[in-house]
Amino acid sequence: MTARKRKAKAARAEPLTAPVEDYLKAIYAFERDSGAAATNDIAQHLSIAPASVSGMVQRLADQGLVSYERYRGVRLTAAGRRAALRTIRRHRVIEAYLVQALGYGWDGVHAEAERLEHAASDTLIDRMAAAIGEPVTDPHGAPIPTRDGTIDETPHQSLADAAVGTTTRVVRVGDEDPGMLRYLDALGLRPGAEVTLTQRAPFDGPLTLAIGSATCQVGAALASRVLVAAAGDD
Amino acid sequence: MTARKRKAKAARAEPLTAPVEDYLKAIYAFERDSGAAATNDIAQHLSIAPASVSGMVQRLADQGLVSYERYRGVRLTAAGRRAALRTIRRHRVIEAYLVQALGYGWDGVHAEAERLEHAASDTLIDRMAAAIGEPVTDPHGAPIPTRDGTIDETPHQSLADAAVGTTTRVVRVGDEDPGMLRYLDALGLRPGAEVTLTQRAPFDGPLTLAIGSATCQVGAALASRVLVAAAGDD
DNA sequence: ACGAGAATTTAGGCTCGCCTAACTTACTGC
DNA sequence: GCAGTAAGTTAGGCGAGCCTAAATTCTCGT
Ligand SMILES: [Mn+2]
Ligand SMILES: [Mn+2]
Ligand SMILES: [Mn+2]
Ligand SMILES: [Mn+2]
Repeated sequence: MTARKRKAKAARAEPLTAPVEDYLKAIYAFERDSGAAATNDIAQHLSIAPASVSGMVQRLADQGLVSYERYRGVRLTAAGRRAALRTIRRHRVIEAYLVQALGYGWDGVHAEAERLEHAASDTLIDRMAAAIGEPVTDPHGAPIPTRDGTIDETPHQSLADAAVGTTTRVVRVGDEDPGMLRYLDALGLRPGAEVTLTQRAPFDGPLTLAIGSATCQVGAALASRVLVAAAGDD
Repeated sequence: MTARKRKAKAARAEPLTAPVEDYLKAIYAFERDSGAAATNDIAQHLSIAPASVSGMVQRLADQGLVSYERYRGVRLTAAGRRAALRTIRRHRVIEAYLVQALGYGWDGVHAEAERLEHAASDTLIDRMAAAIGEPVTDPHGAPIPTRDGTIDETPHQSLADAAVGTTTRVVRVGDEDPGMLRYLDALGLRPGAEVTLTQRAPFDGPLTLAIGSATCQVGAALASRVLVAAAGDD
């Protein structure tokens, strides 16, 4: 019987550490599309050992940022969600600013934002956002939460799941792998682009796409990282 | 007899931590104008207990960033100086960028830069510098080291030491106290401004200054934070 | 030359975040 | 229902940076 009673929900005023902010972002994302964040998923996403995640998750629970039931995964509390969205806003505003104001390519901003998101003040984020006209999405098409933590989380279909013969519009792409981003850019698979899925090989085989006047084939793994909406949608 | 033999000068490739970078900056400044950095000075500058400085300084020595003789103060090695100047460049480029590109006041940039200097990549710093025309000084008049670590360290006279009756040009002001910066700004004591010292009260009393058509009195402590050059100098 | 007081270091402890190894719980297929 | 496996947790440790209290060493003034 180790420390069993925790003093959960202590009133936090101190700023969160960078690791804590990164955990909250990861938990937010897994919870959004799996209902709860699994220890192993978090570990893999952050490139740390699962045991380390167990430890951190308990500390997050002590701080009232997360609700946690042993072996059952973890969910953000209201405070945790607020903190996660704040960090996500920072990350995406920074990405957008680097591209629009400083000439970064969309493949180079993620790593930079991953560090700056923990160091920038709210004032700086607001000034960056204002300087580029209050962007609504980041360079990869991800929605930017508002200052007060509102975010448009409409789920999107992946290009991998589109029906053969349909034309869709790219809404958003994965932003973590710079090599993939360069490749997507070369193919013209950018947010806003119209893509027609002309063919799908069986057994998770490659998809044949028509983008503008060009044609290409991509693997199912790549296609799953491209989110699309019906071509006519706003 | 604790760990006496240290493995000094291990080849460092890993990035330095934020605390380490802040120590190196502080040591650089004290060494520049006192020959060596004293434990207590570093401690006070960083708002840390002197004992903590002793510990860190030994770690810095182990990393080959500093040469250290017990009870005798600390000096930067070539590697340490390189790292310090890199951080100083980052700090000052960031300050200049925030003022010139994002509309910050000169009293608000120091705290922001103090954090961002540890998170920004070299690429970001270069892009910022390019975006505002490769500035040579920061908003407080401090010289910005070049990419390759060259810096103009010409020592300047303080306004507190100027001769009565002389007219001087403000070169640089202290940048850490936002309140002082707002006051200096109100007085017109900005880099580039011409100031005539018209009177000095005895016993470290207030100085009477003429700035443009205005006149004011300032304490010796404030005047010592304002560095000046002969009015005609480049 | 020497003792007081200032400066510095050492000793011992703490938290955070990470690790590996070993154990426990949950899930799955039969 | 039950064993085997995957997922998760606990145990025990480590380094970085910080702290306070207790030495130690240096510096000065006389
Ligand atoms: Mn991050
Ligand atoms: Mn992004
Ligand atoms: Mn700093
Ligand atoms: Mn400055």
